[in-house]
Amino acid sequence: MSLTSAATLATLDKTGPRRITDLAVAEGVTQPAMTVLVRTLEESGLVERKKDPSDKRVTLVCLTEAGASYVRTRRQAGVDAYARLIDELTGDEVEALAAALPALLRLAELESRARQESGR
Amino acid sequence: MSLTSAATLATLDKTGPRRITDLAVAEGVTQPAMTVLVRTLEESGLVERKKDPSDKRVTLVCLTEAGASYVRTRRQAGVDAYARLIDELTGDEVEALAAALPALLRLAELESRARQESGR
DNA sequence: AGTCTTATATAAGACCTTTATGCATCTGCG
DNA sequence: CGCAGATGCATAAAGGTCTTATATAAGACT
Repeated sequence: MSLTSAATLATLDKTGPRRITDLAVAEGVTQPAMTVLVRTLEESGLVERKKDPSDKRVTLVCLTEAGASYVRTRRQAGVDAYARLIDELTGDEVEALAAALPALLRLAELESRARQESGR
Repeated sequence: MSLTSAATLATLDKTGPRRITDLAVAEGVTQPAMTVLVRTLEESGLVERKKDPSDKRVTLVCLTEAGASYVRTRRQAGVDAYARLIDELTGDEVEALAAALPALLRLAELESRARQESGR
């Protein structure tokens, strides 16, 4: 599974159904690339297309139950992997990490904002 | 410039000349992929091949002056970008980050070790 | 010398991306 | 109302980077 595919599924999970162009912008790829990517996800049964009744041009991409389950499984695997790593740190180190979490979150948000402003 | 190319240049800068197979393992790609990648870097003038006199099968890949300069420029750009972001944090947040740095370094090292053990 | 292993190169194909383009639908203005 | 331009998506062609399979050359060991 490509990085972009995984990120797209995560985005759908976070924000609900989106149109193709939206997803392309969100993941920083072109619209044709997202069209192809959505097709492969659809063929894998992880998403489905729905027509927007208010604008017949747009197709809304929705997570299927299988897709949502895939995202949860993947996320849990990541959480577990990091939990195992953090288990090997000392108590002081874990405390320092916990204390830095708000700053790290802010930094991540600033970085994603900066990346959007500068083109990708 | 591909992610793998940049990582390869950084590795060469950190550890000095390396053989193709070494680089492939270090970057987690196959040897033919690294052969092609080194050729493009060579054509760009960023690295050069040298023959190992003690084993005529191996070709040692070395950073050229242009390659070293490229790595430095790229690194400085990254440092500057993060400096700008950190400038927007509060004093407390910066302190928390600084206090967490040793733990983050340990975590990164554990993670890279885990990744090597598990295949990539 | 003969055989196995190691280091690199080459070739063919898969996958993901981009630009260019086409078609359908919507929107706004005369 | 009707048509011109804008918008949303799909398709096609081409490029880049990767993989597997295979070839070639050199070292190592009996």
